[in-house]
Amino acid sequence: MSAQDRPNPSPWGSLKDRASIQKRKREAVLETAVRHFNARGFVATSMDDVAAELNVTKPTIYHYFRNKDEVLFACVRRGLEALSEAAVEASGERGPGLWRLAQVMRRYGMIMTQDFGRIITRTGDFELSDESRATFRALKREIDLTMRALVQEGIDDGSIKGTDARMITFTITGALNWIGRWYDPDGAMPARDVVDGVVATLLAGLEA
Amino acid sequence: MSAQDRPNPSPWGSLKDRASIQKRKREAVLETAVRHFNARGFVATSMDDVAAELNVTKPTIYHYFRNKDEVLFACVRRGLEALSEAAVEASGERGPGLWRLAQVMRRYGMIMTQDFGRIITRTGDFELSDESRATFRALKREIDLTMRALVQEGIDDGSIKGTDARMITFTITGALNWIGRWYDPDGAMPARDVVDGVVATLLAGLEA
DNA sequence: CGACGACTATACTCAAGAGTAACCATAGGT
DNA sequence: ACCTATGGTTACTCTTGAGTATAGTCGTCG
Repeated sequence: MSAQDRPNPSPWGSLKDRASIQKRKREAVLETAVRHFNARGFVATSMDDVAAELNVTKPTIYHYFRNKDEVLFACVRRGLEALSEAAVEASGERGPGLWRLAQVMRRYGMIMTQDFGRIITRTGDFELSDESRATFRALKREIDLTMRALVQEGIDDGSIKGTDARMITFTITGALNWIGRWYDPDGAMPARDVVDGVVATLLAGLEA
Repeated sequence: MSAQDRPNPSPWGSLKDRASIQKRKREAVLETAVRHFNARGFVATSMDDVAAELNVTKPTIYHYFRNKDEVLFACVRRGLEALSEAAVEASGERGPGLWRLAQVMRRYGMIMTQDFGRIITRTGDFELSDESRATFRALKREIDLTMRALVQEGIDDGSIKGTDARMITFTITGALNWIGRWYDPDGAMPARDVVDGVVATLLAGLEA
């Protein structure tokens, strides 16, 4: 377990610049929190746990965040923004729909192997406050719609098989999201291989 | 809900009645609990909530279950047993690997649209006690291995495309498990259609 | 220097909810 | 009529952890 083997993200007791230090501290809280949330779950993680690993006490964290929900949501949002970026960027490129979709799938999958991606699927929306949940869902929906549009383009230009863009998108995101549930970053398998394996299966299908 | 469907007027059946009524009550607790867990999440659901809906008080529930964990685990276990049954049965039939796998996928998917299936993917394993979690994981692993073996058979007999049975299985179960996260039983879309859509996508793949 | 503002710690409050103690009611069996 | 097991209730206990009141430290700026 020990927090010793990774570079200690805690900047307390070091740097000088004011504003950037503050940002850095917020950052450190998020990085530590997301690891704990992923490892033990949101509810099972106390703010004291997070604070302790940062060599600080709880009120310090509350100096940077209004409440626990805000911390969780900041983590989730970061992951969603990464996904969104991946989806929007690749769908703006040129090329057949399938090709662009495959780009997105690979980036999406890679994100799901990392802390801020994993937190997305490990967080039940019921753990968030009402407002956070609303935003959470809106963001997820936005990503879904971007991908669905991409799938539709692929169907239209003949590069993607099938007719129901909605169901196809759900299948894809389902398989990719699930990576966040079982993939172990500390395990033997490289993230790249896992993602490539899943994407390849989705692309090729099962029927020989 | 009514308990009317099996009247037993015989005075000699009383002992048996006793046991069956008890079983029925345990059952009712599970059914109510699983709905609440799925709707609001495990932690956000109090035993008082569950009890209230059953028109009883909390201690009554504790007369049938040792603790909250036992209730959750009983729900999860029920779902897992359904999945396991589906996997084992279909893999024992005759026919090409792909055909048998498709059977399993459809049954698996349908289970994921129902309460005891949905609870499986909506439950983070960190919500369970240590012992429950161990069993939980063991059961999941067992199911995974059964399916993986089936995939391998399909690869061997040439009915399934690809080489890495493990990754293919993860992709399939990922897409199917995810149904439990987004499918709304009260929504407009029939479960059958959803499952058929996902299974068809997995079978056919994306490449036109 | 001295005051101000940013930051952190100590030491609380407070609500919620799991689980329990102790007691009551009813139905069969004797 | 009485006894006991079973199932149920009321009214607690107790822990846990989120969030806070308060007060101290330290660096910077006037």
